[in-house]
Amino acid sequence: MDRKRRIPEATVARLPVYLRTLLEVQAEAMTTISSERLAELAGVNAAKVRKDLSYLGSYGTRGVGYDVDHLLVQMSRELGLTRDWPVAIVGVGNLGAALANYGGFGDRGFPVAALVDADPSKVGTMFGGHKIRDLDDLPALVEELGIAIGIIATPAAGAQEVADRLVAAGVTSILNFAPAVVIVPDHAQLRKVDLALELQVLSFYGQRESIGASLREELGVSAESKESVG
Amino acid sequence: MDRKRRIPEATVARLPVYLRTLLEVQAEAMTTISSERLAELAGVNAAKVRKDLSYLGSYGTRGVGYDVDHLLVQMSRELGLTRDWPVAIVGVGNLGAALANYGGFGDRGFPVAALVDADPSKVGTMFGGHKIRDLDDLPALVEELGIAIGIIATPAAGAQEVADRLVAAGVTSILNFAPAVVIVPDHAQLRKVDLALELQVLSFYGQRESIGASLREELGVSAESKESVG
DNA sequence: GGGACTTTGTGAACAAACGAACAAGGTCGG
DNA sequence: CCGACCTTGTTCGTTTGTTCACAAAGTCCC
Repeated sequence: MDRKRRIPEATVARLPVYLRTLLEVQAEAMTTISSERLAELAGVNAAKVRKDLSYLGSYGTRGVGYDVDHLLVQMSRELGLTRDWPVAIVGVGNLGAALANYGGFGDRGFPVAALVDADPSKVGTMFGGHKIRDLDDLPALVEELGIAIGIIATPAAGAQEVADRLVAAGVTSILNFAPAVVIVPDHAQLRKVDLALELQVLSFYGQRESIGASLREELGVSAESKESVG
Repeated sequence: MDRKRRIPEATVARLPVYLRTLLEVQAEAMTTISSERLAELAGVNAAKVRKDLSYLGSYGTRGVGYDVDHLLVQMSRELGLTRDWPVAIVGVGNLGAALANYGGFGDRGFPVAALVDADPSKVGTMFGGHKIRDLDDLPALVEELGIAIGIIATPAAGAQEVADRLVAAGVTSILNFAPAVVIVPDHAQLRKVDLALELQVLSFYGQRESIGASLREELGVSAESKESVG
């Protein structure tokens, strides 16, 4: 396998799934796991698991499988999860507030360190233990709190400006929840979560399904299993 | 282009982005748009736009561009957005409650028609104008309200069972927010939204970035623009 | 009405991702 | 210490997706 270890994007996106799966396996006191079993639990193909893991290095033992603890250490290191990544949530509306309350972040090494909003009537008020700060404070927050990741939870109209300001303040990792196209410079990383898009894609396939269902019924075709991972 | 019109998955995932972009363009009273301009607004390559749109049929006019209204009609039809898709949210905890309140769904043709929870102390109480129903009521809800899409917003442990129950009740489109691998039969559609995963992917690239940044500085390489869409 | 100009639609080259298959390498019982 | 057995790591053909480049098709000005 590539000694340069340039890990393909598709693999990077699967590593967190393996990580979570391995944590569950570890909790059940299993010390070793085969690619076959891991594949089953992670809902992917076994060959893919082996190839993905091989990018991390050769940490398996032929005839035995992978050492769970060792794999977890390597994977955490590779994903950069050996440190905390303080997060700032920009936009404390419906969604932003929910994310701030969610709590699932801090557990996993992504503490919510700051809440930011552009609305002067919100700035200065408290929410979930944080005083809401102004957009203009971003550079200071990055400096003081070491904000590494910005979450955009504003309406679509404000998203691009928020992204620009985040980048200007030195935040190079951005997660966009706003239903808008956002462009960032090449040195920054942007990922998006788009609820409407997901529903519309489901709608697309759901529409065909009605045709497909009657067709399947006619032909007596049975359902094979299909997976996805959450 | 393929006359069978089997639209590639990657294209399906971009159609909602074009759709949203076209709605904005329409709001500005533009009647026609070129692939170049649409590509810019949607944050993709112009050739990709043309190829994607060609799967819908030949709706452009050479030398002119695409008729915005016409394209919107065709695209909505293809995405199955000419009807409403009633949604059931399963799991009225932090996230489920936020989604129920969000409101951005109903606007776009995905009305929240039911809230469901397995917790007996929640069942029967009101939330956001809905009486929370029991998981066992799912088949009845599908029958009465025509639930077409199920949103899983439960803790990880319950996700697979909820999915099974949704499918058993006849819901074949599922959006999973729970941080767990969920498997559905082949005739069902599953998509996932995984916040921890997104943050961990950002962490992966963020980690390299510190190395990359100093390197870039040394070499005096400037940033090219990069896009993603939300 | 003709020619310059614009923009689409698609063929073809390229790139990324996938999955089957298998040799290499290691375990473990006897 | 050997041979049967197991599981990894990797090669290879296939599929899917992206991008370039250009002919075809239309507009619009003169």
